[in-house]
Amino acid sequence: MPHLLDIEYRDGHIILWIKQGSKCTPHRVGYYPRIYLECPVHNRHLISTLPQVRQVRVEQKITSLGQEPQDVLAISLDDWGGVFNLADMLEQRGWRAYNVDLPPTRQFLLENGLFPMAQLDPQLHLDDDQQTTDYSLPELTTLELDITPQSGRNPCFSDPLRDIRLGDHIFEGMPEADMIENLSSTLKRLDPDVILTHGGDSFQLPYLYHRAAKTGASLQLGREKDEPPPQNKGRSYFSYGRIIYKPGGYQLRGRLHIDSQTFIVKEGGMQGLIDLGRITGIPLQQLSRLSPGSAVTALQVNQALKDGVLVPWRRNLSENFKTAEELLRSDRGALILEPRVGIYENAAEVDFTSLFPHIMVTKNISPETVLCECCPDSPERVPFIGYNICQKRLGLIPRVIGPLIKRRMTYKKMADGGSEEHRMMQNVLKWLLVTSFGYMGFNKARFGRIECHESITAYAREILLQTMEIAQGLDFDILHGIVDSLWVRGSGDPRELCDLVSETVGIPLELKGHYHWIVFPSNRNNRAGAMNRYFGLMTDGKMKVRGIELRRRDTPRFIRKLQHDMLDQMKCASTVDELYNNLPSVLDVVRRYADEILSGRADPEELVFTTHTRHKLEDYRQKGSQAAALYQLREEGVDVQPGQAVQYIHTDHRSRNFHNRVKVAELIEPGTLYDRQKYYDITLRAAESLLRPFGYDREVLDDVVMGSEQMQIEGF
DNA sequence: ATCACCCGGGG
DNA sequence: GTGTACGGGTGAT
Repeated sequence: MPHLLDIEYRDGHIILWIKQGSKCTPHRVGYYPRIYLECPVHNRHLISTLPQVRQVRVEQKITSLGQEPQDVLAISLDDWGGVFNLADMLEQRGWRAYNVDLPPTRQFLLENGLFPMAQLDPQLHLDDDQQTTDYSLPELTTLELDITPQSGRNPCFSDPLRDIRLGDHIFEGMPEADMIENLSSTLKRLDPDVILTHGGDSFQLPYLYHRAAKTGASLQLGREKDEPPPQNKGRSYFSYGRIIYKPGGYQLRGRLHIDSQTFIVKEGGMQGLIDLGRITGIPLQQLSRLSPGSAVTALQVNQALKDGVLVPWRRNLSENFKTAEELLRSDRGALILEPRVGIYENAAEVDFTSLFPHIMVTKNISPETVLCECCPDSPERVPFIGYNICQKRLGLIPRVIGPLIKRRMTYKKMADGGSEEHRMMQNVLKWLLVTSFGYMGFNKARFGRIECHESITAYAREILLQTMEIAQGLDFDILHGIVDSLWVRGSGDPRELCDLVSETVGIPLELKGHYHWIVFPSNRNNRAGAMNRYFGLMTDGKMKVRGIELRRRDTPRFIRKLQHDMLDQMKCASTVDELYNNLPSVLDVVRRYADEILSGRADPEELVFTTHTRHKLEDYRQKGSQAAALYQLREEGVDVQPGQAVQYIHTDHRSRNFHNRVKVAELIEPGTLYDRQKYYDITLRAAESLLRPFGYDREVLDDVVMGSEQMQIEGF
């Protein structure tokens, strides 16, 4: 049976790439995409005279969630090219444009009920169900592509090619142009459906196109000539509290270029990507390069369009900053307790799975249901803040999130049978659920509303408080609690607690596990409990560690290994007494690592910090390590975008010139010396993170290490 | 002391 | 195209 592999739009046509048997062929269909306009209908004749407008019709549509349908103009376009200018011009007249950022491919799929990887009948009509979790896929042929330049550490476009690997084929030891043309002809012969790269967007493909242009070789990666060679530039954007650098995507015609270094592919694999493509209706090459937040928005947009609701263009785009009042109101987040500092035996951890999504569904939280005008006297009130919630209809968000939760649960069950594919599929859905909450409070979200965000966290606070009460009723001590998790200790059975709470609250509370022992350290500066740091040994033998250095991506490998080795020693203990008895062997580990640092034997490569820059060099107001690293890289002619990582070691921390305090990893040579005093300090600090709860602070550790007889330090 | 700057998830 | 807020830590000024 044929399947829809990919879809593109150009020159007024939709091109469907249909995979049947071992062949994949393009089918062209004329198509006129549409935008909508809210304006007095007598303007339709005026608008139909505009260039590129093909037809104007009056339709009944809902322009805002929760409102009644009204007359709007549906404007069909000959071409999508100038659509933003057109929409801009129309909005400048005081009218409102809709569906402007709904690309023609998605419009076509939605109108025809199609989706990527849908099964079709021989007449190419849909023979599939978009919502099913049990579907058949075509046999896709996949080839991995790897491109290596001649230089080692810091590859750049001026380096000539060393080799090209395509599946089992290797092209090397020949002129560059021959390698590239061999690649093109081999691709044509093997005709894979998918080209898989590891970082193809960020370096390998732009580099390959550059080399092809330079040598005059003809390069074709897609099933049709890729023209013009993609030139889309990368971008930096703000997400999850940090700048993320996103390279421009290199998409092919009739063949899927999938870069494994994208979020959705990393989290869901090819199976998760296809599954998401089916339910979102976004072509796979685009989808693979989106954030989970965009994917969940797509689901909401699809549902809205099905309901006859139009999607406004550039909603809230001007509101980049919240007002002081908004900030004040929205910062009442979920509940976080201050942990009871100390070391505990026999603790249990219980978690609500997908707490926020469950709240949205069971409490009917949606932009049009919270504070709705139709039920001002609704008995359903948001705790603490008293908002009324609609009783008459189920909101858009619950209608999207409900099926998503179900779908994830289906895959989770299948994954419990050991299926890796289903594990990946449920995993990527988990991320959609997680971000569906955050989007509610995002001022640029399509269907977000701050009152929804507030309501969800208010319910979450109430539910966690309720859970604590029930736990205390069952004689549990509460050790710690974060948003949707609770750590308890007591003589009772935590399973009983989970059952009782699940029953009372209506949202499943799961027993995450028991701890032989768990440690909640205090802050480094005061005696209070640190809210996001703990580590403990679970009864299944696994160590759970949060917040300390080894969890951070900027931590050098050396420090990570130190803490891993220390924890490995602690792992031998299954009681607090044994833990204390084991401390000498933990201290031995610290001594060994400190010794290695002080003697100068440590490998500089192991000492590299990796941090992601948030600004360009000029915009750094403080001359710290990041700025120094950027400066050194610029001297080498390397341009680093905000969001890209820089790597450096401390070479002379006390130097008066900040340029000399660090050295970027790219410049490390065999003779490069690191700052021993500085790294000794860092090493002891990392050791202290794990040992302070046992009474070993920085000074004690210093004595332990320096006091040992075998220490002979040169240079001190 | 205060400000600037980084990280945080799961398996 | 793009969740925020905030706690925790380190280092510069």
